[in-house]
Amino acid sequence: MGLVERKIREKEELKESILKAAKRLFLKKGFEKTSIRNIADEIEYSPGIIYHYFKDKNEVFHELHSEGFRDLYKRMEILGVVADPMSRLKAMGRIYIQFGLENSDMYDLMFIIEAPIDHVETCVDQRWKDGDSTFNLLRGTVKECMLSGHFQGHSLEALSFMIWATVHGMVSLKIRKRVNILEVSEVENIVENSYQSFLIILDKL
Amino acid sequence: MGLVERKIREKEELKESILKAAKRLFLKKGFEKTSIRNIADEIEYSPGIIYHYFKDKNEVFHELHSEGFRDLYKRMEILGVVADPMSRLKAMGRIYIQFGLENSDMYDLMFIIEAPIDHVETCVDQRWKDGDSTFNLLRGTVKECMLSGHFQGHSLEALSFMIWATVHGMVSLKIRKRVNILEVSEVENIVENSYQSFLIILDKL
DNA sequence: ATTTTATATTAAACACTGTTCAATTACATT
DNA sequence: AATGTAATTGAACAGTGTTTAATATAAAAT
Repeated sequence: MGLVERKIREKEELKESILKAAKRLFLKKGFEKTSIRNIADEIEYSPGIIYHYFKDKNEVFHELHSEGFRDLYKRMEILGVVADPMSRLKAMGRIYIQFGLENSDMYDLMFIIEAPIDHVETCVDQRWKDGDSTFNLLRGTVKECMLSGHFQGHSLEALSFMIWATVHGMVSLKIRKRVNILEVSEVENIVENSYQSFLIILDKL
Repeated sequence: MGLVERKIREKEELKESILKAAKRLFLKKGFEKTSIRNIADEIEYSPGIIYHYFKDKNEVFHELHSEGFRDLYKRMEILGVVADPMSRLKAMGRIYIQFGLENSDMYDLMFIIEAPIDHVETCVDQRWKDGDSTFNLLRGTVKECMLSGHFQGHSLEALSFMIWATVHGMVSLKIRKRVNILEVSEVENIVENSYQSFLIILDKL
């Protein structure tokens, strides 16, 4: 009779509003400093209610975590139009870095923070579902590069990981403020310049 | 008359014992889960005493942070005996990765965690003194490589950072458990295999 | 030797945190 | 209208970093 459906919808709406409030606060204050009580205040409910919709704080942020991956995936997906795999690979790195630096809090949640991954760890297939599809885009592109003669002598998995690690390293060192040891004049554009170095290398392979 | 000296020494001793207790607990439980009260319990003093010797929790762990850098520097320093800069560079990466994976909690403190760097940020010269000397070893080695004809077309600072970012990326993705997206069979030795890929690349430059 | 001064140390409090749970309110079904 | 069920609350628990007034301790000065 539609009543049950309305109930379910309303329940879904509250869950959604928790998530929205969590995201709002999280992007403003970061993961650690966003408390359950903060979220509850934001939606004008009592703190306990959050535990009716989520197992714990990690589960709340795991949803945002997933959202971040969908966002990153979309940005990467667009590059499907780039036919040349090497050009595509280079563009992927750019987009990854741009995503990381522009959405540093979200990047934190996705690739640096310890917390929400504990939840992911106990997943069914022991894998990391959210990141999987995005990494597949990288893996696939690297494979295409190899098929067209590049990267001889390399293992697909190891090389893909190395490329990921390189851009992740740049972004995370920048985000976590470990770039201050560099020449002051270089700090500003170090990630960009450093990625340039990486591109030069890729071209030689 | 030596009395003042003894007092100072005793003060120094308590400070040292706080640090030792902090390190013991930190290596067992990690930064976040080591509380001021835990440290106080360990040395059988009241929690307040720690604030007489340190500004705050960050300052306590900043000392360990510095200790970690001295350790890493020592390991790197040994490689001074390696005459060929390219061989030295390759060995530096190995040692860095080994250090990171074997002392993952210390590595966390030094290169990933947000906390104790806030303290470092407000340093006199705006720089990151602890990491500076270690990065200089890398920078120097890369420079030597360039002087002997390698890495043509690269900027010293950008390339040095790229190399650092690559190994840091590998270590930090491993430590923060983001390697589960990889082929299960590859996960175990991914950092090693991936570094192999990196070495192949270095050789071609 | 006793009092003064300075310092080291403590215990308690403050304002938080994530989480749990019995009690209460709201609401659909009988 | 009464019943049963699900949503929601508010208080409590055990913890956190940090501050501070009071106290114990030891050194210096009288």
